[in-house]
Amino acid sequence: MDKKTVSMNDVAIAAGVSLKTVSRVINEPDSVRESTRDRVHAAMEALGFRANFAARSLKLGRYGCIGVVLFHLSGGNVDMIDGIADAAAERGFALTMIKKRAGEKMTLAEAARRMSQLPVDGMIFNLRQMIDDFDTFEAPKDLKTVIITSMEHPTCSTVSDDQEGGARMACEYFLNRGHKNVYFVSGKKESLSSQCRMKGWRAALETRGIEPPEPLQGDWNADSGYAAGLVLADKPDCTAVLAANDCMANGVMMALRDKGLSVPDDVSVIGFDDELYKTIPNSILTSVKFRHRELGVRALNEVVAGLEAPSSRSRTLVSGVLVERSSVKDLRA
Amino acid sequence: MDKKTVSMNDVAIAAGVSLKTVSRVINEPDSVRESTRDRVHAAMEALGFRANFAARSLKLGRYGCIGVVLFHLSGGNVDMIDGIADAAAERGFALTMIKKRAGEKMTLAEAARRMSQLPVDGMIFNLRQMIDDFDTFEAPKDLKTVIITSMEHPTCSTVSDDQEGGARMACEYFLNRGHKNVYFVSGKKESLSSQCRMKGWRAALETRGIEPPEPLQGDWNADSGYAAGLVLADKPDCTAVLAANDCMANGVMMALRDKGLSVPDDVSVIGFDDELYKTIPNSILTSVKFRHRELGVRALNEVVAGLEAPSSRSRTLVSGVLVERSSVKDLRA
DNA sequence: TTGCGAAATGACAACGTTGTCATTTCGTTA
DNA sequence: TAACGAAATGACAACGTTGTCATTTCGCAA
Repeated sequence: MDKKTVSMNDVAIAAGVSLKTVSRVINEPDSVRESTRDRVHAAMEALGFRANFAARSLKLGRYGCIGVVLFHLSGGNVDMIDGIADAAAERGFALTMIKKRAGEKMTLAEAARRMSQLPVDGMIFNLRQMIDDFDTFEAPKDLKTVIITSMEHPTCSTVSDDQEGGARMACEYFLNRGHKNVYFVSGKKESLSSQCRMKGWRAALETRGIEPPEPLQGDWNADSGYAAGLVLADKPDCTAVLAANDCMANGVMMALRDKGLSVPDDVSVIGFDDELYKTIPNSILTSVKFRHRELGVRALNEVVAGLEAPSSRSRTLVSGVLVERSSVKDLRA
Repeated sequence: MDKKTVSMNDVAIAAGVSLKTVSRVINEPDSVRESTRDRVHAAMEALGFRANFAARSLKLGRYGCIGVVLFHLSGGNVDMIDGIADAAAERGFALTMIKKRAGEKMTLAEAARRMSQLPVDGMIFNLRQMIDDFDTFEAPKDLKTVIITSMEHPTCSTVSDDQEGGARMACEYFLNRGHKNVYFVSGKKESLSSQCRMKGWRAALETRGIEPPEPLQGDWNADSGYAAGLVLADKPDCTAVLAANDCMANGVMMALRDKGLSVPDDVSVIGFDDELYKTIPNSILTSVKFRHRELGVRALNEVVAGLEAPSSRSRTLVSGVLVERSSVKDLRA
C-alpha cells in the first residue's frame, strides 16, 4: 500500500522533526545538530527518499541543466559533446539533449521553442551546416544561447574552430617549403567545414599572389579522394595537395602511388582532422587537427558565464594545430 | 521593471480570462471557445510566455525525460546515442545526460544516485567495461533502468549486441570455407567487447573439436595489429585470422603483405565493426558489423515500455551482420 | 539557579502549474 | 419568453520543495 513517492514530509514525520529541518539537512547540513542530522539521514535511508527535482527547481527558479541541440551527430561532434559533458560535470550542470532526426526539417527557432519547454538554464546549438533561419533567428531573451558554428551570428554568442585559419596554416606550410601552388580537394558541397577550409586555402594563395587552381570536388570518403588523386597525378605542376579531410587525403595518396608517383618525393599532401593514424599503421600524413573537445568546453563555459546576462554576445575562435609527419617535402632542401 | 518570468497568471490577466482557461488553451484547446483562445494566444505572444517546466512536472508527476549515463563516449557509442535520441524524439521524450569524466571513478550506484536527482522518468546506462558494483547494483525501485552491456544483470533489464554470436558467425564463415583453424587478435584486455568476441571465437572452434590457438594481444589500434601480423606470418598453419576490430585487421593485413603473403590467397582475414571502407579506398576486408543504432533504439523502447513497471526485467540481444568483401578465400574451391 | 545571546528548529507562505468541482453562459426547444 | 441541458469558464486546492521569520532550546556566565 505504498504511496507512490516519498516526500520530505514523510521523512520529517519518520524522523520526528519538521519539514524544514529535513530541507536543512540536505542544503545546509552544518546548521543542524549532529544527532538530529543522523536521525534524518536514517529516516531518508529507511524510506528511500529522493529529492523531487521539479519541486526543487520550481522553488529555486533554476534547473542546473544546460540544453544541447544536435543538428547532426557524428565524428568530431563526439569529442565536442565529450568536452561539453565534462565541462558541465565540472561546474555541476547536467545536460538536456534534443536531436534533429534524419529527414526532419528543424529550424533554429523551432529548436529553441522545443528546448525552452525543457528544464534548461541556457542552451548550446551545434550547427554544422547552413540553416534557413540562421540570420533571422533570435534567441529567447531570458535563456542564454550559444551556437557552435563557423558563421558569425548577429545576436547570439558563437564558438567555432578556426577552420579557415587551419587551412591557411597548411597552405603556408607548403608555400614556406618552396611549393609554388597548392591543389585542393573539397568535402561535400553543403558542408560549412568544407566551405571554410576552401576559403582559407583560397585566401592563403591569393595573399601570396597565386591564382588558386580549380578545386576538386570530393564527398569526404576515400573513394572520392582516390578519384581526385587520379586527376591530380596527370597535372605536372601539382606538387602539393590539401585535402579537406584525412580519408580523402589517403585516397589521394593511394591514387598517386598507383600512378607511380611518390608521396612526398613527387607530391606532398596534407589532410584535416588527424585521424588516419588510427587506421593506417605508420601513417605519414601531416594533418590539421582541430581541438573539438576544447570547442565543447568553451561553449559550455560561455553559456554558464552568460547565465546572468543572456543577451551578452561573444565570438570565440579555437585555433587548429598542424600535426607534422612526413608527407610534405621541403623543396628548398 | 520587468518581472523575471511571465506566468500563466500574467497571461490570464492580460487576456481577461481565468488562470485555468489559459491552462486549457495549452492542454485541451478544443474545450475553449475560438474567440477566447485567440485572445489568450495573443496575450501569450505579446508577453512572451513560456510554460514553466518545473511547475508542470511537479503537478503531473513526470518529466518526459529519459536519463542517459555515459561511462565512455566514443566510436560506436555515437550511433547508439543517435538511436536513443531518435527513438526518444519519436516518442516525445527528451534526454538528460551525464557522463563519467576521464579519470573519475563512478560506480553504477553513484551514477544512479546522481541521475535520480535529475528530471528523469527512467534511465539508460551505457556500460562498455566491467565495473566494480555491477553484480550488487540495485536500481531505484521507482525508476525503470536499462543497462546497455554485454553482461547479464540479476535485476535490471539489459540490451546488448550479440558480440559472441558475431564472433561465432565469423569463425563458422571461415570453417565452412575449408579453413582448419582460426587465429584471434584481441582488443584491450579490460574491454568487455574484446572478451565477448574472444569467447565466441573460442566457442565456435571448440564446438567443432578444434583446439583454439593462443590469442594475440592487441590494443585496438593498427600498430598492434601490425605486430600481431608479423607473428602470424611465421605460422605455417595460419590461414585465417579474426581480429577484434577493423583497424587491427588492417594492421594484420599490412604486416602479412610486408612479409610477402597475400590476402586472401595465403591468409584470410575478418575484422569487426565494418569501418575500414571509410578510410581505405576499395577495401577488401570482410567484417562483422553491429547495429549500434538499433541497440540504442531498443534500449529506449525498453525503458519507455517499462515506465509503468520499473521492476520488470528483460534481456535483449541485437544480432550482428557479416559484411562480405573479398578478404576470405574459399579453400574448398 | 537565573538570565542571556546564539544556535537549532518550526510554522507558514510561495513558486507556477493542473485537477476537481462549482458556476456561468450559450443554444435549443417547448 | 421560459426552461433546460450542454458547453464554457472560474475558484480553489494541491504537487514537494525552499525562504522568511518566529519560536524554542542550548551553553555559558553571573
